[in-house]
Order: sequence, then C-alpha cells, then structure tokens
Amino acid sequence: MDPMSQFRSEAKSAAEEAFRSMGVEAAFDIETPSTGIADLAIPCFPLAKVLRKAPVAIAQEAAGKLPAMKLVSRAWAENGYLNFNVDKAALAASTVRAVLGEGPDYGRGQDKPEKVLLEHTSVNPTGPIHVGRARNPIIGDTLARCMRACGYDVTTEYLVNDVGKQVVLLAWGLEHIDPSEVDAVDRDKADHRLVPFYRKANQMMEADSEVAKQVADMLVRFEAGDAEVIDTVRRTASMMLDGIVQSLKAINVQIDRFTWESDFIKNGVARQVVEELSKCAVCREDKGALYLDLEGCGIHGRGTKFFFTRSDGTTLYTTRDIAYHLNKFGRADRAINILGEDQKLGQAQLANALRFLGKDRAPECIFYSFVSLPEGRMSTRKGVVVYLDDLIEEAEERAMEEVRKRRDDLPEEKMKEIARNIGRGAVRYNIVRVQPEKQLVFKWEEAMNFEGNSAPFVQYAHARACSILRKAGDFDRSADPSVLTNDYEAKLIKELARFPSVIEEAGEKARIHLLPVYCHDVASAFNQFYTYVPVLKGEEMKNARLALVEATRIVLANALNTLGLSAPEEM
RNA sequence: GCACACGUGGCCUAGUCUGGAUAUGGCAGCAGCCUCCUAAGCUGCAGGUCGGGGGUUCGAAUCCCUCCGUGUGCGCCA
Repeated sequence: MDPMSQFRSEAKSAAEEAFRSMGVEAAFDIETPSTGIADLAIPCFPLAKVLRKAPVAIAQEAAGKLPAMKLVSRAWAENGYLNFNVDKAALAASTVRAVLGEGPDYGRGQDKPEKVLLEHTSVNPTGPIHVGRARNPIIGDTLARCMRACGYDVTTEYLVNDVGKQVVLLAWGLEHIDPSEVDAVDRDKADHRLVPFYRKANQMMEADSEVAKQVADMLVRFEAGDAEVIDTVRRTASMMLDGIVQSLKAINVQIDRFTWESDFIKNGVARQVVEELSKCAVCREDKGALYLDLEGCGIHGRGTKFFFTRSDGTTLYTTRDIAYHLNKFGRADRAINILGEDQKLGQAQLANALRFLGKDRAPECIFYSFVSLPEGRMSTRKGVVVYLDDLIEEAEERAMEEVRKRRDDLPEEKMKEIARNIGRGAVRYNIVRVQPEKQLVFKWEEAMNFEGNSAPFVQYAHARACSILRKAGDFDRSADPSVLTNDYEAKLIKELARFPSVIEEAGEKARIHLLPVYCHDVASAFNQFYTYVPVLKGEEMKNARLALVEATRIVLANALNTLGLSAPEEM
C-alpha cells in the first residue's frame, strides 16, 4: 500500500473540482516538489493557454474554489502553483500503520503477470571478472531485485560463452602446458589459477605456428559439432565460471540459470537461424560468407553489413545470440539485457535480424559505460587491471580497520562478519549510485567511501534503530502514531511514505540509482531524528516513537535488501 | 571520418525521459557538537558561466542546431 496515494487523490479531485468550476476539464500534473516548499503541487502553467489567464491568477482563483478537504491541512497558491500540505497526523498514522502492518512486504507492488528474463554479466570465461565489467552483475542483480519488488516474476540468466577462439585456446593450454611451466598466482581460486595458462598459450600460439595450427584444428572440430572437443572446452569454461560465480556470490549476486552458447550449435538452432536468415530479401553473399544488408535500418558505417556466417559456413557470435533470443522469447514475456556499451551495434543488428525473422519482439537493453582506471582503460594483458576480488578484499580489510577502531568490545568473528557486510555493501552501493551510462573512473577512495552517501551510512542508521529497539524490549505497538508531528518526525515519516513510489519507479523505469539516493534520504532523516528526539526517554511519546523507529528499521531493511545489501543489527 | 553516449562548485553526483518555484546530495576544506538511545553521526560556513555558442518558449540544466572535450563502436572476434 502506498500511504501517499489517498492524499494525492484527495488533492487531485479537489483541484479537478476547482478547475471545473472555472470552466476547464483539462488534465494536469500533480507533482512532489523537490525543494520542500509543499508536499504536493500542481503547476498551473499548462492551463494558461486554455483559460487565457496568467498562471499566477489561475492558481490564485483555483485556491479560492477548492472544496473542504480532510487529508490536506493547507492549500495555497504561490508563483503559479497550486500547493498542498498533507495533514501531518493523518500521514503519520497511515504510514506507520502501513509499514508495521506489511513489514517486509511494505513497498512491494502488486504481482504482475509478466515473466521477465534478465540476462546479465555473461562475461567470457577466460579470466577473473575485473572492475571494468563489475558494473554488469551489480546493475543486473539490483534491477532484478527492484523488479521483483515491483511484483514481477524475474529469472536472471548468464550466457556462458564457451564457443570461439579464446576459450578453445585456453582449453588447449590446459591440456598441453605443464603446470610447472607457468607463473604462480597469489590467489587460490580457479579463475585466477587459469590466467597464466591463458597468457602462456597466447604467447605459444604467436611464437609457434604448429601450436596455432593445433588450435585452429580444434576450433574447426568444435564448429563441426565434435562432441569430444565441445566437452573439453565446456569443462574449461566451467572451471573458470566456478571462480567467477564465487566472486559474484561474495557480492550477493545470484544467477538463477546458466545457458551455454555451445548448446545452440549442438541442438542445431544456430543452423536453423542461418537457414531462415539466408531466405531474407536483404541477405547477400561475399566470398561464401552470408550477411544481411542493413542499409537504412538505422545503422551506419560498415556495420550495415551484418555477417551471420563465415565463408566456411560456421556461425558467428551474434548468430548464436539470435538463437538464444528466440529461445528466451519462448520462455518469458520480457527479455532484458545488461550490456557494456561496446555491444550497441551488435544489439542493433540483432534487433534487425529478429525483425527479419518475423519477430515483433526485441530485448530491452541497458548499456553501461566502462569503468576505467586513472591510468586508462583496463587490460588484463597489459596488467592495467583491478579484479573484483581485489576490490572486495580491500573493501573488507578497510572495513575491518574501522570496525576494530570502534568495536573492540566484540569478538573477532563478529567483527569480521560486520566488516564483510560493510565492505561488500560499499562495493555494490558505490557502483549502483551512479547512472549506468555515466563514464566511471575507478578510484580507491571513492570505491571505499564509508561515510556520507555510502552503504555504511545507511547500514549504520539501521543498526542504530535496532539498538534502540533492542533496549526498548517489548512495547505497545497500538500507540497512536498521529502524535508524531514534530519537524523531525514529520520529515522522517514523509520519507517512509515515499518508499512504494521509489520502488515502482526504480523497477518500472529501470532507474535503480534512485534507490541509493532514497536510502541516503531515509538514513539522513533518521539520523537527525535520532540526534534531536529522545525515544526511550520520550515519556508519553515513547511508544509512538518506538513504532516510528521500528517502521524506519523496516523500510531501511527493505531498501537495503532491494539493493542486495545486508541490514546489520549492530556495527 | 561516420554513428551512439556522456560533460552540473577542487572531486563525485541528483535533477534531463515528462521544460516551470531559490539546481540535489556527498567527498575534500573551514568552524562547532559526545555527563544523554552507537560521533561510520549532527549543526553551521564557504564553494556554481549546469562544457562553449546559437535557437525554440511567457519560461531551458532539461527540447533543437552547432562547436569543443571524453568514452564506445564501425572484425567473416566474442
């Protein structure tokens, strides 16, 4: 339930009545001013043309014609706006009761019939995930959580690229290179352990034409559907994937299902795509290789020639991706992809190909810009790289230092647990904080931000609320919340009342960065309340305030959970 | 070169979709606040040509054009 909706609808119907008496039936917006001038506002500027009057005069006249309202405490005209303040006591009562009544479900939307398949991460299993790509799982997992909170049935999926030269080369390396010949790695984790084999195999292939021939041969057998080669390569990819999945688990990213790209070669669907596409009117041939001429399809440059086979007839990555999308469409009503901005052309080609195959559906894509380092673009080969594992480890270590500083009363294990929650949370928070399309330069001091607009700030507010509730013990939850009307209480309640609409916008419009902002606003309002309003020593206000503290605790926990962060009870 | 995206105080960022009230927060800086529910907190101060220019509009950070800067793409790679 959205505690604000009743206030909104009362203001709206009152304004409708006022405008009707002035002779207009026109639709109008009702907004929530960010400046805090009013709780709700109707800009009268769009009505100026219809009424042929100045907005200021319209607002003035409408304000005089508003009927009596029960939930609005004040309505007035100002600068061409018709402003409303909601009744503080009424909002307090409906908000606190809604939050306490719904608990973990407060903020959730109605269940939606659509089944959503959200593909994210899908990084090539040729090395550990680095922070340049780390935006992908974090955005994907957070969006999945937001959409679930909105009421969608969401499945997250990872497409494992176990096809192509890169993985084949790695598989070759594991079979032919003696472990004693490669450099040791400092991290005992499958994905990191395989890196030196990959590097060495790359060097050997460049230096030795015999190696290059063996790899090429393996690739041909793979493309021909040789089950033995496919299995070898898949086993290699699988080892790498284990390590990647471990890293994802560390930051609480859950993948529901893995799809293996080689399956589309094995089951012949990629082949069927080739056959269907080759019947298209825009299909052309160049030295045996087939392509779609996408001239005039909104694509520029050489990308208008979308090749879907090589001259030897084998398929290309996007061809298999088309097969994958046909498969997705059979399983879900909506397909959402989280992709790096380098995939834009490929996705445009894919969308066109799907159209030529007679599908009126296309995946909804969210593209993110790459994270670079101050010294430039990340590159595993050049050694200019920060792995996600490094980031997580460093974050936990720095969090541990902070915990040690303030909580040396706790046992070591408890301190570690808190540090884990804080460090990992900070990593996620600092990435979803900024919109996906913004370029990001990775800086340790920003990624490790533990104060201000950060995960620990929000988690700390939650821990503080828990601490009060712990000390309070049992209390009277039926106390009337309408007494909560001082400035700090009112401000906090307004924030709590906003949660359902924030969830809705974050999930429906894929604007997940609104959630960290919201968390910060709630935590900040609570910290002010905490500083100036006594709860346990609140005398006759004690029970009502405890109910507000509990409501805040619930909202913070729900919001943190939607961000994939833990809500620690102490820190 | 062509295409797509991004540019908001020293640094990071909201607001841009859907034009509207004094442009949101944070970091760093300065000055305060712990006999009182956890100071990872609170309060105050200082800091802005919303990349530049032009246009549309009663009104532009927001829409259009142009220029500049940054990123990405323009493989029979994945």
